[in-house]
Amino acid sequence: MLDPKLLRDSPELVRAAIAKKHLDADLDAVLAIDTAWRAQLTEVETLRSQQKAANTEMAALKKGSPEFLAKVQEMKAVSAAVKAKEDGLKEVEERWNAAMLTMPNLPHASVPEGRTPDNNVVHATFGDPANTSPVAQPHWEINGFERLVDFPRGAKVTGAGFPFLIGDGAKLSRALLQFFLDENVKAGYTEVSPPIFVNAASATATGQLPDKEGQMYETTPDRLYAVPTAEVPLTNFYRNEILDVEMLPVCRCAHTPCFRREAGSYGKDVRGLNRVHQFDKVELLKWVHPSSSYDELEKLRADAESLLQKLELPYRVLLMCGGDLGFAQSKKYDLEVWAAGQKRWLEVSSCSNFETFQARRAQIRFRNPETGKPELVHTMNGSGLAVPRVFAALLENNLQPDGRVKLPAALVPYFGKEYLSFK
RNA sequence: GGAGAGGUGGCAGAGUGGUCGAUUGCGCGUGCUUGGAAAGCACGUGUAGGCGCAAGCCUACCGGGGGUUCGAAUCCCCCCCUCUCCGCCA
Repeated sequence: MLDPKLLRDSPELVRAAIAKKHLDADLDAVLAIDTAWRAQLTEVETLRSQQKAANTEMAALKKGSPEFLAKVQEMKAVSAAVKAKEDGLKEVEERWNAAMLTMPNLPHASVPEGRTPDNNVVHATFGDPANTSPVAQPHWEINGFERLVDFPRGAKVTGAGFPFLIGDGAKLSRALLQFFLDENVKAGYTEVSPPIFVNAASATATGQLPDKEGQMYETTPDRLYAVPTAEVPLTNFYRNEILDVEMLPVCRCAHTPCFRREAGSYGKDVRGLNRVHQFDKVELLKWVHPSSSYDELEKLRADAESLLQKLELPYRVLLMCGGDLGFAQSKKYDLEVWAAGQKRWLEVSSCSNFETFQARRAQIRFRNPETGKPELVHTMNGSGLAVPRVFAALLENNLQPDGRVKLPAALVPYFGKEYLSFK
């Protein structure tokens, strides 16, 4: 959600943002609704004011006196008018809200121009894709893969895209999670184990509702949503709260399974572990003071990157262009790991600054010590990291001629042995 | 799941239809007092929205939503949450 005042005072900034993100939002329609809403609000408030004045007057009158009864009659008309106008106002307010939700967040000045993913800027590349396994294969074709990751059984038990992890597969997943969490805690994030179902209010605050409803699994009869990312419960932790400025920045990390319906995405890009309906992920999240927001984003990205570095996986950092930025983000980096068997980059982390966009919806503020007034915090998050694609990259990049997978030194203490076996 | 009791400002806690955005106490802030402090005294102390150059004015908010009424913190309905007891249970 954008600041309504920004819309009124600087519509040109919003217009530029819409253009830079290559969106279709109709700013003029929103401005028209805003004007109408304010006009209606004034009308209702004037009537309410009359009611309150009459109320004070009537309190002083003797109940049942002719003056009193006359006033009652008089105010009946006002009461009816208030009801009618309030109904109208409520209707306009709903349209106003819906309209405001179509206004995207402003991209940061450092976001490059561009319409499609091809226009994303390669910000940095680490490691050498050429320096990976000479016998690399797509992970789903590796001999014995199905003994570690069982898709058919998962499909039988639950549905497509819900694989079982077995033996060294389950163990590698657990080792990665543990490694990620430990490293993140060392980097200063407090570990949190959040609920993995959230209510509609939480899903709305972080932007999954109303428009991305179909991407979440919803439970009946309680209408709870399985989290698509730990970002949702984590961000909502402080919903409707005013934080002490001394607390900032608050840095947290959490492991949750993530559930995504991903309706309609099929094809070669989603083979194997590339895209599944349930996967494990560790999320990094910060609530920060607006003044340090972009420094904190760089740190968050560096923290996520250090995980890939310790796993000795080649990766690149993309700075997303305006058109590929996303509706709610001000700036976003994607980390993509090299998968030597598929010969392609796989996104394993997306580090975004939302500035006040989420904080306004979720009403997360801090008290400015200078003014004593509450102000919105900035929120940002990034994966640190998503497990299945890192899992896939490890299998593909580190495949040995003997059919085993050599694990990076940093992971050995967690995995308990140097080689993963498909037996 | 069943029965009962509750949910009011930072906290405690009044308020059962009108002058209540809300008594009071604590806390907090400013000032007076003091050698300094405490105590005492005085004043102040929520959030959001609209209008206005501003000073300021207006409106809303007593867990959430609806209703009754000229008028709702107060009455009615639905929902959520907390506590106590019972049941069930890892």
